[in-house]
Amino acid sequence: MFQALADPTRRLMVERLCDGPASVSELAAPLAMTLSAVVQHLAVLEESGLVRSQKQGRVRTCHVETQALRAAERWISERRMLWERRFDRLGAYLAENPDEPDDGSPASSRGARDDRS
Amino acid sequence: MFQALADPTRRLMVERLCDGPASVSELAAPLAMTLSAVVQHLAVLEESGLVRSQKQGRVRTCHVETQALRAAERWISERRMLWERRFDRLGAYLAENPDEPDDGSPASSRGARDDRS
DNA sequence: AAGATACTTAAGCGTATGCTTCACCAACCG
DNA sequence: CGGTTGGTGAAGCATACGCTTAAGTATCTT
Repeated sequence: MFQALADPTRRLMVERLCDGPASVSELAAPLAMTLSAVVQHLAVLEESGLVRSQKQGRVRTCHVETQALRAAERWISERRMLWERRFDRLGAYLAENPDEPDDGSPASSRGARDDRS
Repeated sequence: MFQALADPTRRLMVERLCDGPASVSELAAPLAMTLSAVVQHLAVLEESGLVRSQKQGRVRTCHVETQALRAAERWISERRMLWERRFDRLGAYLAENPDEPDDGSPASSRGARDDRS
């Protein structure tokens, strides 16, 4: 799922499909690569469940599957909220208790700090 | 960003960090791989902006950065909503107008359909 | 029936990824 | 002081990934 969204081309394809269903060649048109490559990307998207397609005659029509998007969204939002909740508790704690660490890591003062953005 | 979340190990690390900050070796402990490998994963996470860390003495402490998580979440939820809105409009249209296609693809009947889940 | 269209499938290729090992440095601890 | 702990950096290696070319196969179109 995240694997599928990791590639910029695939993300473009998903964006395109969010504006409405499209055939494989429609999907390929704006992309600077072979139809073959696009089909391969499509396969990844389908395996991940993000996209579905059905063929009618000789044209395959694709559309996004919200279920999968929702799943990814949920994973992220759960982690985020978990952390933010923790962060808020720490804030409240520090507001009431004007010194000393809680349990995790951020100790107090001395020592060469080597931050990495 | 999605690239960073694409790897299961990295996702585990993020999950771990959502329960609170951790040192590199704490992060590495539950993982069946070298410290070196973990550090490399950590580098990816930091480049993506998902994680930050600072070193104090000889131990580097890491924590998640909600900004980045929020960004990913937004991308997904925007696409999803875009599509769902479209889907709803189509539903409403079909409900009122009991036949014929709109603009996109899903034509009506005949033809061998070859669905791919 | 003869094209043209819309994919499909398989093979191959260069680069990126995920990992390991090995050498090394800077705290910290007894 | 010497040893351990916690981490860093550079090679090296196997596999996965993204892409291309090339050779089909159905399905329209004329």
